Amino acid sequence: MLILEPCAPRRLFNTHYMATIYDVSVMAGVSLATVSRVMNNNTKVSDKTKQKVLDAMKALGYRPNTIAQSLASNCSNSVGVLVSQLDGPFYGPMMTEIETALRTANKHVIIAAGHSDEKQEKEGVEFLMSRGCDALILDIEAVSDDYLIELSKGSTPVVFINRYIDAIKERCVYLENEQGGFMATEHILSLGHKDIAYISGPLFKLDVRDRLKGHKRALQQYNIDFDDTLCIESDFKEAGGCEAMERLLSMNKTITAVVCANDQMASGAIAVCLEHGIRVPDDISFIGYDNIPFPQYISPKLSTVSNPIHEMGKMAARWVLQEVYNDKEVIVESSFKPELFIRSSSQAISHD
Amino acid sequence: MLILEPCAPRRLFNTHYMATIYDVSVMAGVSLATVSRVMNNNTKVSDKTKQKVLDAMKALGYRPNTIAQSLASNCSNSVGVLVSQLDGPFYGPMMTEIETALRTANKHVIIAAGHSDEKQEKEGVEFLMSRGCDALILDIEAVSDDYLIELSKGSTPVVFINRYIDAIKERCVYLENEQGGFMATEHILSLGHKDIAYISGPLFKLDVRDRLKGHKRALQQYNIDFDDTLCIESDFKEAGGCEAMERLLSMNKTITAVVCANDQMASGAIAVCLEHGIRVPDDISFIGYDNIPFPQYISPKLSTVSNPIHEMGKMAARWVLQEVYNDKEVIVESSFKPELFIRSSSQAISHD
DNA sequence: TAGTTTTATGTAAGCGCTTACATTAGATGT
DNA sequence: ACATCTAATGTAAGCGCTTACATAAAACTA
Repeated sequence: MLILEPCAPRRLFNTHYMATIYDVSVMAGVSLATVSRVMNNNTKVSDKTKQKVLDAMKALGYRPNTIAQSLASNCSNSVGVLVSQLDGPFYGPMMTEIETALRTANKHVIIAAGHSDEKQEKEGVEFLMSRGCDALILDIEAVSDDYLIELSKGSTPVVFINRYIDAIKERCVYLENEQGGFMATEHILSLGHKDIAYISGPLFKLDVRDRLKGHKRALQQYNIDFDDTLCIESDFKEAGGCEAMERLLSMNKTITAVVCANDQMASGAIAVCLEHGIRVPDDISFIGYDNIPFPQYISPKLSTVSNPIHEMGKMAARWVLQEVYNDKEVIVESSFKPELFIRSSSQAISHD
Repeated sequence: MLILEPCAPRRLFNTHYMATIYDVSVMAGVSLATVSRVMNNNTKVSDKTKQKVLDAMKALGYRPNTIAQSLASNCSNSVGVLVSQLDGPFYGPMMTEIETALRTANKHVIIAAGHSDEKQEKEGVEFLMSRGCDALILDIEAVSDDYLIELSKGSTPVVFINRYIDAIKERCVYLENEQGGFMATEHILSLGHKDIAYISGPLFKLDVRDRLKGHKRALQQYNIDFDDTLCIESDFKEAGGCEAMERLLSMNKTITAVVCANDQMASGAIAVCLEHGIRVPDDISFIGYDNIPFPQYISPKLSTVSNPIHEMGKMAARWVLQEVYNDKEVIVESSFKPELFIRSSSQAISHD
């Protein structure tokens, strides 16, 4: 495990000689230190000297070797991002925000995927740490709270997205999922629905359990019993939603509304209904969760609850900028509130 | 531009002291070189010594400092990936494959986004190069062919996804877009449609032009004139598809089929039709392009042409493994053929 | 003007590794 | 037992930077 693969020699028919700081210093007629100073801009250098150095840099097409900079300064200017999956409608927007925020500050983003597997997630963390990341942004779900608490005691600053752990709450950027779950179901209840099915995500995930908890709280508030048989655990994917809906339909129970733990499953479930000739929302109302772009452009447009994942990515990046790179300007918020988006997949129950 | 931001000192209340190769060598009672040898596994070390070293490593919780390794070996074990956007249904799957392939070989992935802007794309390249990437995987569209040809003469190996440049074709991993465009339209034509609209992507992109070219070739083969007014340039997004469809409908021309340059626009366009009470495919048939997951789960299921972007990502990663890291085992394919997926959004024209 | 402070620049010691080359120990031959 | 060769290990010079400290030059002070 510690044995690394041999690093293949780079067979470089190197046309472009890479100028080093030494070349610049010779050309400018100054010392290495002075060149370094003008690069880092942190020590006074006379204007005249600075200009000589800049000219030499330009003439040589000099680019600092960031590897060497990292080694010498013990700061790699890179931030590791570990997420569960790289694909899906989530991590793209999140990565976009992270990359934008960090690159603006001249930091690099190194990515890894944990695939919702404890071993892989831990490996990913190790991987990023040994790469000398100055900080880690983690959006993972298979490892334990204790592991993360332990991790956050280490020397590499870590921030967590989509996870709330009380002991380290100042490092958590999260959505209030219970509240979102409540809002979604409350919307459906407020429309008069009483026969409500629930398509859940994988229950080993905390956010999934929170959404379900919110759902139950809403039901309780309306004095409606939670029917366990109408609650199906699925996988957050479209196909899973299809399957779950088929199961629900085959039960031959009265269902006037389906609350789904995410938009992807909702979309699959709706497609199944339409194929069966069931009208949405006339026969069955639907509400999703996450407010991903796609279902806003299908018919019927999906009602949902927002999950501002990109905002959370941005916040995590800001946290890093603030905590690690001493950026004073940023403002970091850690808790995000879901918002209800009522579109055309849900309507008041028709008492025919 | 060369002036870098100061690298903030890392304020480390460093609990965990990071053992170095020196500590290991002392503990094992051997020289630095020997420790390095057992790490790199490239020079014979006696079993006895090797065991002593491994024991010391384990006892100290040693992790090699990859930054130092990179500097000393001139090999960073990291590959830069620059794409246009990080979000959207494309880059996720592509990144997933790249990350998986490279991490299996113990390489790192550093990402950057170019946002389809020439300046940003060039900056991204510079950024990744100065980060000491051993190779670059580029999926960008705003820079010129000449720039890329020049780039590929440099010392950092580069491979291009989604782009075909004859002069450097051995470094291009691409989809035969003209052929795909042809297939999509030919499918529609074979169903008897004659009044066909086309919703195109941004025409500054080569792949978009190729798809359109294929469309025209198919029309020609069926002796149907290409109607310029029925061809709308849009932006590859759902909302763009909606807008384009509204424009088409407002023309009050006969349209029995719409060929879309991607699935996202097709989905938007279909949603607009359904809202207008136009039946799909009964009144208008649709075909998309890309075969992204989502439209397979809406009603009607979208007919489309595949764009195996994840396969292309995997191939690009393999190319790097082969060319840069001397992996002999991999097989690299560079040209991908689109495939037709007939689902329920297209049907034979009804002569009512 | 000599003495003192300030400012600009240079010197050189690392950062934690790799690797060419030098050295030593062990094996082999006579 | 002694020279010869091979295999295992050690020595030390970097990789391209940063930065504490030393020094020289310039600007004050009295």
